[in-house]
Amino acid sequence: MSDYIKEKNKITITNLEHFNIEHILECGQVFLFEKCENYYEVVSGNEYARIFTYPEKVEILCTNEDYFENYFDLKTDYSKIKQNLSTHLLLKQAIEYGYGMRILKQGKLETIIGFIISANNNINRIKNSMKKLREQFGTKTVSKLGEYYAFPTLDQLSVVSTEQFVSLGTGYRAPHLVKAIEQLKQFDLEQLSVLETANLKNKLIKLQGIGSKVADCILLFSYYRTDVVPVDTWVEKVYNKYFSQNNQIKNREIIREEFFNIFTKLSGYAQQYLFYYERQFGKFNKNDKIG
DNA sequence: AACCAGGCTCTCC
DNA sequence: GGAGAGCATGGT
Repeated sequence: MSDYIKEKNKITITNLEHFNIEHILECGQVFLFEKCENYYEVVSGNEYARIFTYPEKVEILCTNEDYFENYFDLKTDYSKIKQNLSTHLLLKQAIEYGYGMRILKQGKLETIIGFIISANNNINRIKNSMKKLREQFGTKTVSKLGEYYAFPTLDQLSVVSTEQFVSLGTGYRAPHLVKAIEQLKQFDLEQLSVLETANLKNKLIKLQGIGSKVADCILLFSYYRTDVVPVDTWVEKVYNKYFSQNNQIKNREIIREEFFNIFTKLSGYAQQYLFYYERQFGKFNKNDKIG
């Protein structure tokens, strides 16, 4: 377990080795956050947190300390995960770069909506759309930390029209969102977590706008299936650059299987370190193959 | 000005 | 059931 102290509306993390809020939030797994002058702001469901980083500690001031203990997955010990993955040279580098990254346990609904919007999109635009969605349709909430807009509930989302989704900048995904929200009324997202991963993925894929890759993101980032490997353009680049022997593989299902064969139960973590690393340094060293 | 972004749906074979 | 075009939008 990580070293942390939980108090009313506050979590203090004393070991910064496995908790770096910039790497956690900026690594591409979450869209409902914002960098402010001296802290990061996070919304999940109707909960809210501000994360302050000091030289010797991190303080999470929040509406609900139990919620964010789970959200940041503080009970999981990352030293063994990092140690295990670091036997691979490329992973060792990626982990050194993204130190303190953690896979989050995000709210199901916000993760589904966020990753439907993510299709063929970029992270800044996704974040903007999600922020507008929150501010226009979420409940304005007053807390001791200040005012914030919660992420809309399913009921609140179900009144959003296609045109309104377009105005949030979601483009051609707008009708998919409206349809998926309608379909979600027949889903019990919490109850689905009892399903085995393959069955759960089959359920998610039935929703409009969710294909294999988006389903994998939902599995990894909100259902905590940390063996799942979402393969997007960046992970595809990583595979063809460092793992493929000679031929370039375009079939993402094959790439997914190959990564799983290498990293097995830790594939989700490995994928996330590599994604973050490649987005940062991908422009360099096209011929820098490893293993 | 083409090309890209955490891809998906729909059509056609 | 597998490949390919088309898809909104803003940044580079």
